[in-house]
Amino acid sequence: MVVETLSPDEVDRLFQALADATRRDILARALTGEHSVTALASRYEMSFAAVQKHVAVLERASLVVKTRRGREQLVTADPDALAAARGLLEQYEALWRLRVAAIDDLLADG
Amino acid sequence: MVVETLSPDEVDRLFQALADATRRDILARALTGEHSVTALASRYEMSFAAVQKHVAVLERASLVVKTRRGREQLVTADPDALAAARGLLEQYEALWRLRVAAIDDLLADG
DNA sequence: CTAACGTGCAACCAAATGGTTGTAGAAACT
DNA sequence: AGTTTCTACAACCATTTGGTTGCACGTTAG
Repeated sequence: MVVETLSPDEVDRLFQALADATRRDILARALTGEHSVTALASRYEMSFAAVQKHVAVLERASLVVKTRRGREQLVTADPDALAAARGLLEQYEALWRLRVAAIDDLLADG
Repeated sequence: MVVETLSPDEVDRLFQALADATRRDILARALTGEHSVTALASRYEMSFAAVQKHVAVLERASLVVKTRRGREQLVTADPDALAAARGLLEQYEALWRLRVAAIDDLLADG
């Protein structure tokens, strides 16, 4: 899929979803394989409902997708959103390089 | 400076700080030049105190640094934290590539 | 010296977050 | 058919977040 242009709200949800250690751990598991919500929940010292909410946050951020297999719901990562986030940070770094270049020019001219 | 290893809490603060459009805008300005807190505040439709809090959040995430110049406080970006965040996302993408490679191997062997 | 400016901080408020327990429905096993 | 498993969701609670106003303090300008 092509890299989409994200609205500010989507970027908010993206970084918000990444701002929690449990969710980053769930994301890492979802990146390496398919796991049901219960399988994921068994890994953490919190209730099933809490893990379910974390998965929902990752889903709203488009970082993971759920697909039904019988009575369980398989959570898998969508690397596109991840790439979008990385792309945003690269844009910020490009801004920084612009500034450094401008300062260099000033020093060279002076 | 060398890329540091970040604690989970530091990563939380990093992504949390990036999860707000106003803060991302402040960061973009801080990346391209030095601005006092009042100068930044004049750009947004909210109180000075609100902008001051946003700058404090960016500061706790090590994304910006404040340096005194007379009675004003100049906000400048620290690109190291930005690079750290991008590096983290690259690690997640590396996980994804591992998974893709494993699936490819399965298909090749089968 | 006095006034104005830039900042920091506390108190307060509404809304969102991260957790809990409990209930209920759909799918699967016996 | 009945029971268990997996998931979803509501209600509730404490804490955090994002905003406000007001006040105090150091620094600069007149």
